[in-house]
Amino acid sequence: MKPSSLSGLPAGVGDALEAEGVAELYPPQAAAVEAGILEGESLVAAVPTASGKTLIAELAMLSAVERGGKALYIVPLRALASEKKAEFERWEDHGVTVGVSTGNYDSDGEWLATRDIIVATSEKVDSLVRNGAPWIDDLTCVVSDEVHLVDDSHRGPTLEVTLAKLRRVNPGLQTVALSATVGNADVIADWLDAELVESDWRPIDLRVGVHYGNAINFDDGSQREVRVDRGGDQTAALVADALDTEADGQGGSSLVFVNSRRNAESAARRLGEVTASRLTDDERDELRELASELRDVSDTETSTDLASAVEEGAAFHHAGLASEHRSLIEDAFRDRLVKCVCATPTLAAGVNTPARRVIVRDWRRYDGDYGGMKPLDVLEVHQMCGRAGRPGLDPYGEAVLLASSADTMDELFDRYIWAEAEPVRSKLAVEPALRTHVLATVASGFASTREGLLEFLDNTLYATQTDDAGRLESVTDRVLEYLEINGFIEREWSGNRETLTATGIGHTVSRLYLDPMSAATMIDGLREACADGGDDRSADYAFSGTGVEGDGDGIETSEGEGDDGPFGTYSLSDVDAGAETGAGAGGANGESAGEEKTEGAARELTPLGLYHLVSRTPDTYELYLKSGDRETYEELLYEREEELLGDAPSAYDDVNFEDWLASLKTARLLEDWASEVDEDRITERYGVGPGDVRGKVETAEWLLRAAETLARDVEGVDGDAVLAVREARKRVEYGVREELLDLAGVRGIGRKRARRLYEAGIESRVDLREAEKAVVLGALRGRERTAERILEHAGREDPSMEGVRADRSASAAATAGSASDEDGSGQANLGDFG
DNA sequence: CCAAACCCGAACAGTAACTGCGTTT
DNA sequence: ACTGTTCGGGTTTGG
Repeated sequence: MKPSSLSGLPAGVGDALEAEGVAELYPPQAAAVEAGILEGESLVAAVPTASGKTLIAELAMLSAVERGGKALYIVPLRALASEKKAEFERWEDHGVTVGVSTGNYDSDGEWLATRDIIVATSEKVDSLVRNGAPWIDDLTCVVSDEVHLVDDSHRGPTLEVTLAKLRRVNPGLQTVALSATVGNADVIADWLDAELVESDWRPIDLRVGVHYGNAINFDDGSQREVRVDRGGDQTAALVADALDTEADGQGGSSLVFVNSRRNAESAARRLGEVTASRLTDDERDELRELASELRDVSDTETSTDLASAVEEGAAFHHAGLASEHRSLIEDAFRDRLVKCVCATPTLAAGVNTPARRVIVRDWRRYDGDYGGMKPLDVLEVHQMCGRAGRPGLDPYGEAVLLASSADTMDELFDRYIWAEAEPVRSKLAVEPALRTHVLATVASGFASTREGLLEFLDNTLYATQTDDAGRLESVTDRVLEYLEINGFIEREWSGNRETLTATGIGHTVSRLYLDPMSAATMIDGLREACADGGDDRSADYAFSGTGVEGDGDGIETSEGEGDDGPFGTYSLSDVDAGAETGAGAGGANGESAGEEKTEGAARELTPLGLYHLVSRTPDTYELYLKSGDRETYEELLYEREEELLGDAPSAYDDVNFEDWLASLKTARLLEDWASEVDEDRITERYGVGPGDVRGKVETAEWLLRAAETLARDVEGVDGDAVLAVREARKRVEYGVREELLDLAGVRGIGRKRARRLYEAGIESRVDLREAEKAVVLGALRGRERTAERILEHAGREDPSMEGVRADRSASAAATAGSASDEDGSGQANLGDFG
């Protein structure tokens, strides 16, 4: 079937596809066309990765647009949203417009209603439905990418409910679901009233095998000798073998999947020995350049470790990396500059990074709930293997699992290679999932009675899969009760019908996309802070029945001395001291503006208290306590318990107390960030990567913004509290102390530059507009372009830096002894102005 | 002859990943 | 389960 022979597509699309090299549709694509996707038929396509799924979706969407409709493409990851958008934008030449919407990025100002194709994450779509985006009604085609993720216990229910809602709003909606090959694609097709196209066909051959001894044993019975030196390592031998085997004129790169971040890093370091010896001089130069870019991304150990691995031609990839790190690595790997990437599952399902050879080194991963090392799901291993083989570049792809014994080899064949992926099973019928979706369903008017709600839920995959309808009902009842008690919904009997309505707050919570439990936690905390009677706060904070309460009065004693131990030379009081002297030098009263703002409240609402509050909601992913942390944070808890909101659990209530401390740990990470503690210090102190810090900050930002809205809407929370929340939010957002908030709000000024400007006597936007340019330039390390941009953003009439000579004296004081920090990368340390 | 450097094995600790908001001050 | 790190004891090495 030739693309140009297809009817129903916008003019020129068929020819354009052929010009791209699509001479003939792949069999699954042809099957999809036969199933009627060009005429608006719904379809489930369960086919391997990289077998042309996206084109199936494109054909459906483009024909829908040609008929005057509008299409939505739902992706599981934000990174995929931008990737898909870029891909679809090639149709703009044919008059098809594309937009994206994710949590952190909306299409450039252009209102989505005017776009023909919209790409969004499932959560974003859910949120758009809740907020009543007008164009939702106009949709005629929806594509759900990686639909097998409905199986995911956290995010699956959202996808499931969202698809059900979209189909409910628009009964004629064409639904195209793209899935990996799973055990029960037919069930998904049933649920979506769709045709099913199922196939194992792949455009490039994929050979899967197990390496054991000195050879890979492939699934087709063939073998390939790959010798491992005595005491040598299988992975290294396989990576070397791939590199030494020229196919298309080059050796092949490898993607190695391992089960922990640490393993990824150490494997990359080791494999660097293999790749380094096979680099050309040009590659070495380019890699050095890439390494220096990587180092500039963030001033952390992770960053330098990554850079040094990359210099050898190997890299690691995991969620602890900053997103800039990740995309640099992904791009360089695609360009074949980086020869080998050692990754955690981030890369298995994420953006498209194929390799000639995939090595699944670890097939078990630690799982606390499971109580040890749990074998990976078949589906997950298949997804990893599916990354092997780059269409158009590699003649074939190879996926290799590693075995150290003949028994293991047999097990791997049985467990993964011959095995079919697990069936997809809905995870909807659990309280956390239903809590949020029941509220949203009621709030956005999809149901107004208990029966209506159950009827709506009957359209979900769960309902078509379960034979225990009572379970969904009983969980729903529990959830309704919870929502009523917390004031998010009202239940009223009129005659024999019970009506459900969302309260004002209920609506707000639904629109803010909060888990109702998070909202309840935040509301309680804020109310408590504002409640009359700050005096009996000790009552709230007594560690009820633990025997600890007696210490309540003497806790202050630990202040000042407690900081030294766990963190070596550094302590929070050091930061305070540093920043205060800093503020003093700047000639400002660096103290207590925060206190003034909150003095009307019944009790002081401090950033730490608020960070702790949002950190213990179910919407924040927990930071785990490591050994020794328990003592550290117990001590911190005693020192600062007056700042914390809500009732601390008893120290004998092990689980809850640990959670409380873990949230405190997260809270202090945020406080450190908002106090200008260096990124590398934070990563070191909390044992996380730069990517984790960014993630925590982002979450806190979002939740505090939501808290601010709640604080305004809810009874019993006063205006001072709103201000305190806002300030705490802005401080994490910019990562600065209070006195820098004004400066850091200017585009182009981050936490480091703000501090330097401040130390140079430029303390506000107004100062920026009026200060001597020489001083500004000096504070910005003589970077003229940067200085001009900043002045422009600050609204200065004449931002030009032409002919201005930097006044170094201004910044000299602030940067004493760090002459080497002239690279403009903005890596000032707190220590620099101590 | 003694102390510092070095080496080895045992004991121990730690363990993947993802998305969510709203325009006002 | 597995790996990387730490720690302690014993050995080697250098002055």
